[in-house]
Amino acid sequence: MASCAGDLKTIPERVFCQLREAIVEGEIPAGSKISEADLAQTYGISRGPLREAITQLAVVGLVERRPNVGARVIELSSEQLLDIFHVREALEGMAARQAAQNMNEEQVEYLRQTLAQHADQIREEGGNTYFQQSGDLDFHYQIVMGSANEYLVKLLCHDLYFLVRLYRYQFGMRSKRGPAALSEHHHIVEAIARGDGEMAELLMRSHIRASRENVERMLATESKLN
Amino acid sequence: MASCAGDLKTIPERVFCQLREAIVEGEIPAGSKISEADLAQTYGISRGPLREAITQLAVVGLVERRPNVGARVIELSSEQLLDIFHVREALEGMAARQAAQNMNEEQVEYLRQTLAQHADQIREEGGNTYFQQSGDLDFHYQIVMGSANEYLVKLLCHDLYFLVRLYRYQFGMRSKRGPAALSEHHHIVEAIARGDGEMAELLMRSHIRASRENVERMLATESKLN
DNA sequence: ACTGGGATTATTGTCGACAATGTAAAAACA
DNA sequence: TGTTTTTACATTGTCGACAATAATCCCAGT
Repeated sequence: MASCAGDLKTIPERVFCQLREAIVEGEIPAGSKISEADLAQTYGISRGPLREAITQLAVVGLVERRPNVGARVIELSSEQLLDIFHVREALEGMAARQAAQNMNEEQVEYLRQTLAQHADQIREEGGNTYFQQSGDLDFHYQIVMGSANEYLVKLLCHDLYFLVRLYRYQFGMRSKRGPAALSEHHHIVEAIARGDGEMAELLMRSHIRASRENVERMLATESKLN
Repeated sequence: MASCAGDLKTIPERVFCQLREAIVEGEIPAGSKISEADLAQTYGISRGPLREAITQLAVVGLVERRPNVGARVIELSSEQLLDIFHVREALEGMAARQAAQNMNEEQVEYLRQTLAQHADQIREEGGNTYFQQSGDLDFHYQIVMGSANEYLVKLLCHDLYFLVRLYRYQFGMRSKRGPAALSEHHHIVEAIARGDGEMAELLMRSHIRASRENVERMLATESKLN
């Protein structure tokens, strides 16, 4: 899952990708400071390009920057996390609707294959949720791509999904509703296959809502433990 | 409508705002090149901070940047424009839903006052659509703020609305459906006032869909004229 | 011992110069 | 004359040094 392809010609592009990956994977812990001098030395570059990379991270929302102070990796609050889920519900619902109108047979077939693999993974190793989650994002990713809506792709695939990965690391959450999610995925794909955009949107929204409610429950029980 | 407040301490922040305003107002024409040397001299700054500002513009999507070539102001295609409307439909629908749950009496009252002013403007000068459009964005802006959803606010108010302003300039479109839009705005506010999130979302989505279909018609007739 | 103020230090912000790349013009060849 | 190659130019990418701001520490005063 090397999300940093090699065709990144300029230093800011490359370092932005590397830093983003390091952040969402937890290598750079949440809330920790981004020292320009340190990182410049680490990557063997000057501070100029590095600052451009940090600027990008700030716009995307992965770091918070304060003038004359520096940048810190964001710490997602429960509220922010739920906010993101609401946005996902709206955006991915629309993505599913447009995917139902725009996806061709081949794309739908590939989607079905993805679900089949996903099913195998769950059957083999019900516990290990890493690949499961990876597969989950893969599914959502394909549908967004299938919407053929450039701006939607940018918002979801380029920005929001990295926040999702970050939260999964920061909160250390493993879904545990893999089978249920898989079944919902199947229904969504079938709605898309028969070109029923209205239904696809409805199902996608309810799928993400269920996921959000699951998170809300976990947050609630977690806060009781304090 | 000075959207560049004075509390911008660092040069990149300030120049980013100024450039963004210059772009959406058409001072820097669509498709034109962003010369680093020229702009640096114009603003009396070095190229370092300027590049950071351009980086921000690129992430937000107002300029397109190609390595070793430079940045150009984007030219919105019809497809991209419609893509944006679809995203608005999804996001602002969700915003209206959450606004219905979170807005207090005071905020709703202010919303009603805004609509009253808007009505006056239409009555006085049915032709001049500038203030009308400004008022339109003001209405949508308030609802997004009322959603109390941070991420939604960032996406819509900080990024997407500038694209909307840019398109209104680039396509030189004047709505002509002011009265109809105003009536729809009223219905939305009343749904919010009574806390009916479901209905508020439905009405907002149909409102934006109508606006999009209006644009589609204009694009269609325009393409026939060629 | 504790608080306030001032000097010190570390970090960010800004600048000008140099290197690398792409573009356009000019020259050489067919 | 048309095409290709080469050269020169303009523009972007990168770097190291300096300036400005904020955080830290030390010391004086009560």
